[in-house]
Amino acid sequence: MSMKVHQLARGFWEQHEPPSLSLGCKRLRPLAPKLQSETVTSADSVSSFDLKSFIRPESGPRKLHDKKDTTQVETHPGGTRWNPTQEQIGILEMLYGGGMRTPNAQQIEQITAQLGRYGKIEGKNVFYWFQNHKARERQKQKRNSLGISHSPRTPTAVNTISLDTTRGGLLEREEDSPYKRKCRSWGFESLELEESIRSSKEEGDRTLELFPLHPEGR
Amino acid sequence: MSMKVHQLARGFWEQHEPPSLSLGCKRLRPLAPKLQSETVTSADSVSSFDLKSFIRPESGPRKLHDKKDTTQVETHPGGTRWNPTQEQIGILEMLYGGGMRTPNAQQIEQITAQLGRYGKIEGKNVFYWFQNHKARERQKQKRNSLGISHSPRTPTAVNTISLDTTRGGLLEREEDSPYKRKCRSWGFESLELEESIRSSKEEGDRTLELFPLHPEGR
DNA sequence: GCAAATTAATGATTTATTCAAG
DNA sequence: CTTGAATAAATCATTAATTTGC
Repeated sequence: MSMKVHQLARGFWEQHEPPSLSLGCKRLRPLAPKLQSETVTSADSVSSFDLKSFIRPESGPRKLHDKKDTTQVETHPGGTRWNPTQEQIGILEMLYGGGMRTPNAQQIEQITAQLGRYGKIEGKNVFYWFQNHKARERQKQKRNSLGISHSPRTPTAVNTISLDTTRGGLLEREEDSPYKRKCRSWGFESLELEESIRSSKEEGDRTLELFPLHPEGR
Repeated sequence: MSMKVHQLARGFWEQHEPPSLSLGCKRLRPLAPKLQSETVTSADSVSSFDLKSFIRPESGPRKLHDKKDTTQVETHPGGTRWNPTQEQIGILEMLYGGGMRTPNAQQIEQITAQLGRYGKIEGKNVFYWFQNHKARERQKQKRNSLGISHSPRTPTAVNTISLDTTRGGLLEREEDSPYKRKCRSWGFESLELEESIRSSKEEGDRTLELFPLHPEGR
C-alpha cells in the first residue's frame, strides 16, 4: 500500500537558471583546495542517456578524468548529480547550524534561489541535502557516543564559545529529535485534498544532543 | 478512491524509475570530503587584504575588491557603515525567514564568516541587522494589520507563491500549537491558507512570521 | 608526474515506521 | 483496521580525493 509512483508534482521546482552568471567556477583540481565549479552551462538535459545502465564492468575503466586538454571539460552530457560549491555548502551548513532541519517548500524555494547564485541547483538538492545531513550528523553522533562509552561528560563539547548574554534561547534548539514531524506540505496544485495540518508535538528526543554542532565536519 | 490524489502527493521529484533506467537528474559533484571550513573560509585572508586601505585610506572601507558579483546595491558611499551586498541581504533574509531572530555569538560568528565572502562585514553588523530587521518587520506588520484583513481564501492567489506556512518549522521553539503534524509543501502552489490564518494565533511572541520573502519570484 | 585503481563522502532513491484520520 | 501523509533509515550510485604503479 504504499504508493505507487507517480510523478506529477515536481515540476515546478526545477531550477530555473539563475540570472546569468553562475559563476562559481572552479572544479578541477583534485586535491587540495577545492573549488569545483563547473561552468556547465547548458546542461539541463535531463534526458539522460542512461549510460549508467551500461553497467560497470567490474574493474573497467570508469570515468577518469583524462580529459585535460580538450576545451570542454567533460560537460557531462547527461547531467549528473548536483555538485555543491563551497559557497553553497557554507550557506547550507550555516542554516543547519541555525537550527534548520527540514525546510518547507517555501523555504526551500528561497534557499534555492539564493544558492542558485553560486551554481546550478534545484530545490530537491536542497531538500536532500538537509535530509542527508541530518541523518549523517545523527549517525556520526551516535557512533561517537558509543565510542565514548566512558567519558563522564564530554560530549562533544566543542565550542564553549557561547556567548550568552541574555538570551538563551534563540532559535535552535531542536536538535534533531527522533520524530518530529515538521511541517511541510507537498501541496501540489489544487487537489481537493485538504491537508490537514496537524501537528504533532514534538519531540521525544532521545539522546540529547547538545548542539548540532558540526564545526568543520566533513 | 483516493488513490489518485495520492499520487500527487507523493511525487517526489521524479521518483521511481520505471523499468530500468532512466534516472532523473544529475549533475554536479557530490562527495568528497571537503572542508569548507578551513579551505576557503578564510574570509579573513581575503579581507586581510585590505584593499581598502589602498584605495581610499581615508574614506574608509569600501568593498570593492574584485567581486565579480552581481549587482550590488551598494553604492556605498564610502562611509564607514556596513554596506550589505545583495548576497548578504539575501542570505540574512533567508535566515530570518527560517526563523532566526537573535543569533547567538557562535551563530553570528558563523554567519559573519560566510557573509565575509561577499564583502566586508563584522559580527556587529549581523547582530544589528537582526535587531533592526526584527523591529522593522514588526512595525510593518502592525501597520498592515490595521489596513488589511487577511483574506481567508484568496482564490486568486493560487499561483502566487506566497504563503506563509506558519512557522515553518524550523527551528524555533514551538511551544504552542495545537496543530502538530506539519506538512510540507513542495510545490509551492497551494499551500494552506488556512494555516496562515491560524498561525496568527499562535505566534505569540515572535510575531508571526510572515516571511518577508522578497519577491523574487521566479 | 601522470593516471588507473581504490577509498571516502555524500547526493539520490527506496523502504520501513510512525502518527493521525476515517 | 485501513489508508494517507511525512519522515527517518537503509541502500544505491557517483564522483572528488587518495593511493598506487609505472
